[in-house]
Amino acid sequence: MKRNSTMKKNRKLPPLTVDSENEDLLELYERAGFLIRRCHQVIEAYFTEFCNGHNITSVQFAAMMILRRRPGIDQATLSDLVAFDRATTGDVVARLVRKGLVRRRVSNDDQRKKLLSLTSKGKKTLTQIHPLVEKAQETFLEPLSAKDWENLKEVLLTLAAPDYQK
Amino acid sequence: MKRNSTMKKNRKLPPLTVDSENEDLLELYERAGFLIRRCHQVIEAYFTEFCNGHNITSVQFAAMMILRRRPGIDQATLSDLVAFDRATTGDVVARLVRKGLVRRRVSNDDQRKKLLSLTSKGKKTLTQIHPLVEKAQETFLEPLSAKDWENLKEVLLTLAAPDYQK
DNA sequence: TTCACTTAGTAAGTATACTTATATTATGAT
DNA sequence: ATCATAATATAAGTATACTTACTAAGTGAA
Repeated sequence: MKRNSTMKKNRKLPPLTVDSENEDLLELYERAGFLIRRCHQVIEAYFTEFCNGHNITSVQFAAMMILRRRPGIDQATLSDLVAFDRATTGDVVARLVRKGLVRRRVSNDDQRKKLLSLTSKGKKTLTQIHPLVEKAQETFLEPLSAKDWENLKEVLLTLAAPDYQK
Repeated sequence: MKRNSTMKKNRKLPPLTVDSENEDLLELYERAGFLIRRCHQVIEAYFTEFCNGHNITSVQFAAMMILRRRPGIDQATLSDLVAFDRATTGDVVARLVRKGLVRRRVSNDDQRKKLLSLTSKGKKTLTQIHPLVEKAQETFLEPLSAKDWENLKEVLLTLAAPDYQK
């Protein structure tokens, strides 16, 4: 089998082939959990590809997006707003602090709390990355029409936060 | 603030509240990556809750679903069919082997390959778990109509495997 | 047949993403 | 003021989910 050089190098995204020879596997491929995991894997690969060189993950991006709007919140509040458990949030924040993107200090009012905010480097990085993340999303959504994406967004938001009604 | 006992115990799923006080965070909450990650988190929580006591993860379930239909495949083929990278597949299979659910042996034809199949215990476990996984999915999809889910399935399959056309 | 190339699997490293347990700090009823 | 209770954050443990680097084993053209 002939193969060109682009076929072997740097396979970031494990492929998924669904065709007539695989139809008996639709019992897995059409499960909600499988589809969502796979979509997560695909969009993560685009995020990594487009933000390559910035050394930021999508999870770190999400935390920074919250901190930009809510400077000075503590870790527990960040956990709630970004929907990670507290242990994960602690780890993610520690990495952002280590990279100099987030500042963390103990609250005067409550010694248990650690208050968070973006550093100027963090703000700058977020500004730089934003359009790249936008491109990654556009690439991911490319197979869909604008209306398809509007519908999908609505449905996923319902599943993600069932209590929310616009 | 008054709170009853059910509010603190065993918070498996970090909550996500989207309301009028959070509208400035929709710039994150309406991103494809965030929505998909959150949905993944929600359906994982249901999977864990419904399969509680069986000591099987959704990833292990997926691998076993493939092995039921393709007994005797090697790990690389399993990787391709379930869309995990090979290192992850190796780890997942090792855990299934350790639990006695999967058998792994070196191929006679090709000494590099390790051929996989479900043990009888694996088959039995899969049969027991299947209806629980079904219930977890139904619970997750409960906010949607049957037609909504049909549409969603179609759209997610397009995003997950863009080359596939029914 | 030999040797470049490829493939299968593992190892080590990083980053989520959860669990339970623990230390520290704050609160609130008595 | 005291003491049970609760909240914040971390620690340790497990399971994905990827990366690069490596060993072992097969392939194929000169």
